[in-house]
Amino acid sequence: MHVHANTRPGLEKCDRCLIGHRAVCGVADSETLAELNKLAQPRRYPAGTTIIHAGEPTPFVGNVLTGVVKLTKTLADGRRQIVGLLFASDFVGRAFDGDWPFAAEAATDVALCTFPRPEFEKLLLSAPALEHHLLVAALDELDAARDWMLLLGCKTAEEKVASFLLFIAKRSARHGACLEPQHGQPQFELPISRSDMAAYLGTTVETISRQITRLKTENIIRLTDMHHFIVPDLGRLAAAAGLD
Amino acid sequence: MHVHANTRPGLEKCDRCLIGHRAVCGVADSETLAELNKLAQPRRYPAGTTIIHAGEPTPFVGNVLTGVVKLTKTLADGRRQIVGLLFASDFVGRAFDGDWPFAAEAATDVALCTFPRPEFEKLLLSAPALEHHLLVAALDELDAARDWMLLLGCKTAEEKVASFLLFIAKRSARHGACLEPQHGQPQFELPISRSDMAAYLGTTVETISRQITRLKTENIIRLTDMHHFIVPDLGRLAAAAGLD
DNA sequence: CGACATGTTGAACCTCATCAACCGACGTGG
DNA sequence: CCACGTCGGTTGATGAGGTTCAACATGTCG
Repeated sequence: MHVHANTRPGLEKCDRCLIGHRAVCGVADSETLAELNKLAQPRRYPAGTTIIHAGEPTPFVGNVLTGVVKLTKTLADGRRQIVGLLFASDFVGRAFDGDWPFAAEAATDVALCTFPRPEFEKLLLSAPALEHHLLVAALDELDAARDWMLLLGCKTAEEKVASFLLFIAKRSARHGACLEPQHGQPQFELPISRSDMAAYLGTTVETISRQITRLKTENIIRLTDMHHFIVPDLGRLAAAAGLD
Repeated sequence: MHVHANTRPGLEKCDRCLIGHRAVCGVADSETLAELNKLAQPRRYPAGTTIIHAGEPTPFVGNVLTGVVKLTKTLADGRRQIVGLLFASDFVGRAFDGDWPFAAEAATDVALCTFPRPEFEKLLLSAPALEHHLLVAALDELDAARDWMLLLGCKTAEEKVASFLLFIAKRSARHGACLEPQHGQPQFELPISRSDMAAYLGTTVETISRQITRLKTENIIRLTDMHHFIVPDLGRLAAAAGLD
């Protein structure tokens, strides 16, 4: 059987998939990959829409192809915290035993490559390499969550904002996603709104705005437009973020 | 070969282990269990000592037998955040690919049942059930970490303290660890110091103290001594914690 | 063009961190 | 035995950082 028999239109075929080597599929043997390919189903979400509601078992799992997904928790009175951001190749949804205790929303326009949860779980049992990949991914996410606990519990507003910008910058560099250099400096994209930044950093839009202008006046960053910034000296940004 | 040949004095034999059914060993088949038993090595740490230092690969992994382990992250200037608490049967250390990015310290006197990391990892490859258990455990810890992000990012000081007490109460109930009832109410143990509570909740000892007395004057809790409390009405405590 | 979303800036208020004094328990040594 | 220091915890006074409320600017879309 041909491996790509069931690929849907609109979704890159697995062998052309831009994120395949980073996603779960990257560790699947050819047989498992064929199986995954049969199950794969693309989904698209405009910015602002909900992907998975809180409290229900997740209907599907999958990988982010493009865009940014935010995981949010909300208190009874409406206070809201973003507890995770998922980028291209990150895994969405929880396999096994799980109510999904938070909402997943599209922070930008989002494309996913999804698999029905029951079938995916069945496949996991016969493919330890997949499960191993998920374990490592979960441990990495756990580390990231704990870094964020340090930020939320200890850091000042300026350090929080600087930490976020540093996080974006490092991540972009790692993924080769910096835009064309301006004046010799690489340019990074702020993929989410100020209010999402505030919800992620445990603060308010006003504080975000003030601290960004402060970092500007300190010449630690420069904004080319609302959603792109330049970092002349990553060391100074790291210092502003509270790292030694 | 007899399964308990290598059990060290001072450590319960696996088949008598109090936490076995909850720990990794609980899901091992008899062959794997025999292997684990050979590798098992008990360790004890007095309160306040460091179990694993930050930044180095963990020399061993294992389960908490008794006591409480705190995972801490520290900023360059000394600000400190507890990013996780581990209780009996919780898993300590990171298998695979990992620098351990935080310190593990004994918050109380602690007893561990440990396995050398390389051997444990080897065993994992041949025992998918073990790895599956670790995945589920990691996902649960991730959920807990995210709950804590909501707490650190959104909640007021009183809600933080109430949330912590509720967390302890629920956990104790689930593990049947409530002490003898006083005046018909179950009594819960506060296993850690105020300063550890502060580091866990992203606040200060003074605030912890004030909020505890406030909860007392509101009759939401009662203290029998410094480290034991009673909750007349769990619903009111939950409300004080910000849950509807 | 007006309506709306998104972001910035200003002023007032408030929660909580900080600094300090104090208390009781405990252990040590004279 | 008591004096002493230390440690963990409580309480009080003060001030700063950040939230809140409000006005304003900008950009986008019908």
